Amino acid sequence: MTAPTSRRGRPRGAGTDQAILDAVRALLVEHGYSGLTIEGVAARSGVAKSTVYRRWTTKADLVVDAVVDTLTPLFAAPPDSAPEDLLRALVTALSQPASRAAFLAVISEAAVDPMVHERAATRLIEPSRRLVERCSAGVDTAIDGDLLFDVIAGAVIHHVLVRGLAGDEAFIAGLLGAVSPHRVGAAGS
Amino acid sequence: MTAPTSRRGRPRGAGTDQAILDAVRALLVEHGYSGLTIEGVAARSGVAKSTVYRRWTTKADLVVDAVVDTLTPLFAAPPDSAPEDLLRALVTALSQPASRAAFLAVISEAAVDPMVHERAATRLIEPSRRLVERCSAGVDTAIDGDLLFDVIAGAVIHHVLVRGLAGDEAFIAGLLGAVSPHRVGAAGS
Amino acid sequence: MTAPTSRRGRPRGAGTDQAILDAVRALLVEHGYSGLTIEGVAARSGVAKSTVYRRWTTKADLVVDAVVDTLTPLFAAPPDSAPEDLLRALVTALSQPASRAAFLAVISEAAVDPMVHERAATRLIEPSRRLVERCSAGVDTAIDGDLLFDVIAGAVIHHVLVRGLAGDEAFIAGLLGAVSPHRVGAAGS
Amino acid sequence: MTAPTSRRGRPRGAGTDQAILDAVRALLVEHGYSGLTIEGVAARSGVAKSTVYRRWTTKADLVVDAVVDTLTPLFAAPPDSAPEDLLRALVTALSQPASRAAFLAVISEAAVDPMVHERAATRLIEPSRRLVERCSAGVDTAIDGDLLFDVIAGAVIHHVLVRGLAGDEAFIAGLLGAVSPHRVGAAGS
DNA sequence: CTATAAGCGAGACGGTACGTCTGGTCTTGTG
DNA sequence: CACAAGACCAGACGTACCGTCTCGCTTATAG
Repeated sequence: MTAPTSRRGRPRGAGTDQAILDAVRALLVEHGYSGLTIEGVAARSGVAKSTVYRRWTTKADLVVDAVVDTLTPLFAAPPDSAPEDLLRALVTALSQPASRAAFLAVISEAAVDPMVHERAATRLIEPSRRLVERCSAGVDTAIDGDLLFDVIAGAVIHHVLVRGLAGDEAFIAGLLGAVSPHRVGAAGS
Repeated sequence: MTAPTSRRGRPRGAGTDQAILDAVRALLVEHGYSGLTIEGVAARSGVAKSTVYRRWTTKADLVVDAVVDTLTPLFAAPPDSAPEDLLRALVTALSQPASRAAFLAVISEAAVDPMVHERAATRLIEPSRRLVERCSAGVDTAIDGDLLFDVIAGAVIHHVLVRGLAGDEAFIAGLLGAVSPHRVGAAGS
Repeated sequence: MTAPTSRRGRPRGAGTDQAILDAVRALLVEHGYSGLTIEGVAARSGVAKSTVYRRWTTKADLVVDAVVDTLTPLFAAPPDSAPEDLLRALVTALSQPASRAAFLAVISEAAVDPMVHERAATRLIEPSRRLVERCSAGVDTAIDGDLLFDVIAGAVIHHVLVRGLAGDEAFIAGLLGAVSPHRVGAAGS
Repeated sequence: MTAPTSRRGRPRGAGTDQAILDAVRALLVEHGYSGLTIEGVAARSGVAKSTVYRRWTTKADLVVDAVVDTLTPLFAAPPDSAPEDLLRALVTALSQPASRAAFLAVISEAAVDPMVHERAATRLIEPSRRLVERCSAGVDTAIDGDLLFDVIAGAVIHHVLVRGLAGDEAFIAGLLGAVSPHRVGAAGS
């Protein structure tokens, strides 16, 4: 995930990365970010502490990767998807318990630690933004692009992450309707 | 803040609570939630560790109280305020550096620890929600109340907390315009 | 036990001293000297911590008094007693569980703390020494007086305190025989 | 001193045990057993607290080892030594200020804590007993072996540890003479 | 076929902070 | 005044992790 994997020496264990990230997600759900320990991750994944440190330098790095790892496929939606599908992908991705804990942990740390902010911005926030932009492209709205990002991403975050509610079809349709007045079945005038 | 202050024994020091909460806010800004230590709070506020533990049982309790302590006046806007003023109060409240770190930390921990969830919900989230509700009441919108909460609170959270941007007048006006199509000078059709 | 009991104000509680010393002896047997806590003594005797501190300034003082309190009668053997009786009194005194713990604790602390040494010397060690001296006076021995003190007191200490054995009649008779060759029924030639 | 020194993992630091035991002895002399702190031992020996706890589980264990560490060479006297030499070795060993404080501390705790008693019995009392027995073997005495142990060890303890006197040649010769009436130059008839 | 290089588990190491407990002091009320 | 109650500063307790390090061993490629 990190090093360019030089050719000399014994190669890294195959499933080790996955085992570690799985452990991270499980422990995140159980104990939260501040209760997550490298020691615990190593124990849970049956790996030596040094093996974890060899692959990730920081708890924050590790957590970001753990989230990205599950989100990546969902970010890679087909290019011609309908706005509903894109939004549904985002909502579904963030609804996973592990993602929920991890995402909140990451943005919370990012507000305070520039390193985490940097990494989170490129690996988490930007892909989300692109998803929302592709959403907007298919929607007839008068709202400015930057504000639209705040409105759509914010509504999803508040609904799913902060309030912990399920992001069902009604929510998705309602949100799209709220930003696009002329949309069929929408709430606008 | 916590005990019913019985009459027996030596009474608690007068300014001690404030000294501790001040230290918490300062350290929150400097090191973030996970970097905040009770040991550090005690040292910074010139108080024995046991004195902190006597008054607050949990780091989360302490942090919630530290933030609520400064936010309360901001939440108490006059009852007949205009939506802009209410929204501005919310944005201002969340923009305080200490509040930003604390708010995110608290909702992040709340997702995992029911005790924190409980305390945060009543003391932090609910006041915010009431502010948003009073906002909605003064706005001519077609958006459903529950969704409107997600949209307004979410946009503010995303803009101010997640992206770390300043909540200036343009943002406030834009957001109100986005949810209220007929508003003068708004972005709607 | 300490203050000259002035006449002003509320008089000291009657049985309080005894309650405290009883608690000390009980706790000494249960937890030893280093495990003995003023906090624990106060709790056990149903007295406030400050009441204990008002009457004794030091844990060592308290312990010495607690032991002396029970030992005094045992040291007061009739002046014309036989050596056996005197030795038996000494052995009996040191065999009390509380005395055993306290005696060792006190001589151990005395080796390091001059204040303890002072108090222990006058109240505990000296009475023991006088008992041994009266013993020696009644024994027909060729051993020098000073060495005799080491031999008799040492043997008792080693047997009773260090090894924790009961000081029965056989031991008493054996010891007297060992230092007095011509004694009837003694072990010497 | 404790673990069977498995071969896995990073090996333990070479001089660390000695540095710790040295610190223990120094602090025992300065502050006594009850004033001895693991925290202080770690600081004094320039070692982390966890390193001390990794090697000894208990303050008592630590102190026992600190004493045994200085006594061991003296227990290993040549098998054909004269009684005087054996006794002199014992007296010299116990006369070191550190040994004095430590020995008293150990027997004092042993009277109260079975774990300490156990450890002290095997590592301290038994070797001492063997030393005294080898002493007895070279001495013509009529005193029973068990009582002889009490007399010789007791006299040494009382003279050196309790009274804090120097164990000079006169004391050694006098003690051997006291238990062996026919000895050349002895005090017996 | 031997170097050389890296991965890996294990665990020691110097640290920091934890949350608890006790010490000894002090400051209130009540008796 | 004595006393109980209890706040207060100070600091040790024993534990848990931190991130680094040193081992012995394994597994690869490169010469």
